[in-house]
Amino acid sequence: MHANVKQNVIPLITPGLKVACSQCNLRELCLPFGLSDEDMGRLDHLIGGGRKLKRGHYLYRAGEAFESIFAVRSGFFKTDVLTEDGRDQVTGFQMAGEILGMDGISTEIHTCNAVALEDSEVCLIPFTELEMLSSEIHSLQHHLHKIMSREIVRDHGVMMLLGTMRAEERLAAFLLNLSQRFSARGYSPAEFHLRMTREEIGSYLGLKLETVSRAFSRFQDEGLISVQQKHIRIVDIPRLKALLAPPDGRIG
Amino acid sequence: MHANVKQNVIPLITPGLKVACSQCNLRELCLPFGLSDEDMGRLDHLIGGGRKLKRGHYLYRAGEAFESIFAVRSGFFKTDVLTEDGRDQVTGFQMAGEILGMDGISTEIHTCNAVALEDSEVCLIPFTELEMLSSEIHSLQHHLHKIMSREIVRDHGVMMLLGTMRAEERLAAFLLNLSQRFSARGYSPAEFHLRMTREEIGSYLGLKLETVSRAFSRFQDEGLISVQQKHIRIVDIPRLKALLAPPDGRIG
DNA sequence: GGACCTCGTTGACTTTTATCAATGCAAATT
DNA sequence: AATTTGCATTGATAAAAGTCAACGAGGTCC
Repeated sequence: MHANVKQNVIPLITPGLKVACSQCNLRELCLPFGLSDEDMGRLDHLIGGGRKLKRGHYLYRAGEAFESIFAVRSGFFKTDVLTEDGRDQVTGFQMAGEILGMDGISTEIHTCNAVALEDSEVCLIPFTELEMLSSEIHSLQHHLHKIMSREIVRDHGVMMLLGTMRAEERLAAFLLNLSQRFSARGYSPAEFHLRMTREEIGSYLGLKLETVSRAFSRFQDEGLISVQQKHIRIVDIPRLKALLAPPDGRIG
Repeated sequence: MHANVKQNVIPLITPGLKVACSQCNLRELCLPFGLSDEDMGRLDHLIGGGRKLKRGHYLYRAGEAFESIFAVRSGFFKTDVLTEDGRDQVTGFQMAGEILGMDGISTEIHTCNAVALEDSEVCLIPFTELEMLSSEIHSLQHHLHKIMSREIVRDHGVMMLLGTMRAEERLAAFLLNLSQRFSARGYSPAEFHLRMTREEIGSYLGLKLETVSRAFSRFQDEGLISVQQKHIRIVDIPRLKALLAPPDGRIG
């Protein structure tokens, strides 16, 4: 699908792949948010070009040395954590403008895997250089902190989902979240293509793939959505949202 | 409904509680980790003193303006997220040396509540000043990033727990985590006092309080631990750890 | 010292989700 | 066009956790 890179931009450093932040249509969502033109130029200068990944390829793996964070330019990723004892938890799905790799800052070693779920491109942001620049550009430093904090808040939301919701509520929340994020990127909030399998959805939501499949079917039977394999159309957003309010909506 | 925490709103601000980082026995666990004496002095200078909280009092609440992060000097906290529709998820328990409040950086508004589960003390670290200082002291900046990243990694661990573990596995992981953290602070890894109720443990682990209670009882019956209300003694750490490896330990 | 009150434990029963197994569907390969 | 392969759906059944309810233990307040 699209978000094709404009061809008329003057690539400053890496011919072909690199696109300046100032020319990027994701800049409002991404790291350069709020920077002056001049500061954006300095950020451009440290970004180590781009990298293309075919579907199924790893952007990084747990255990690898951490050097950079990554901004998704196009495509779709999942991150997952795998333990020695064979547990596998998808911790997130990332789309254009979102930042990947911050798990590695803590120990300088990545703690999860990041896999492209479709052909994708990322910008490579060397972290040491980013820290150096952010100590000179206050708004960059602050925005980096906001992005990390946002990730913490997002994780709390997932904990809420996993800790308090039932299967159908989880799936409704998941669909609404995707819908909202697609919408923020200029795509239809009502109709989209899932890049992940039922098993990956299940792993993310703490459910088995059969449970995910059944919940999809029930939503369809009730006229909330229309499902055809990976193609989803949300028919009744309000009623889907209503699913999230538990039967007894009392407040303490 | 949920045990209402005491209604007292404004925590006492106690000036004069201040203890220099350089004199603090938590400095190896806390923000000043790795700083030179001189830099630690500069950090001391911005830390806005301490604050004492009685058990049940809020350190901050969701919706309040974010100004500072907090380092736990002594005592024990929980953080939880409460949604309009009445869901309540405990997102963490914090003890000495741990940092609270990073959820607020993202939007400048706190997104969760932090409550003292016993009489506690925190150091107040004004965030804007911390950013300013950290742009001058590279190791402080880097360590702040590490702390935030560590929080992200910790949250991934909780997601793994909630998404892939059964009730007894969750409780075993919880006890082992507490044990390890008490141990790191010089307390017994085998014997400790739970500061939180069964309901709070359940909320954190995505279980009902009865399930938590039953799992405790079963652990006791099997000679893994000894429970007496909030007093826990871990009798057989290896066997408790073994509970975490699932029956079928295959690797993909 | 007794009357609360909160918290914890336990039992009986229900609901939800997982598991196992068969079948279907659709894109990729030959 | 036929076959393979991976993914998705559906049904029957089992297991896990939740719900409802009663009771008990410990601490706190008069």
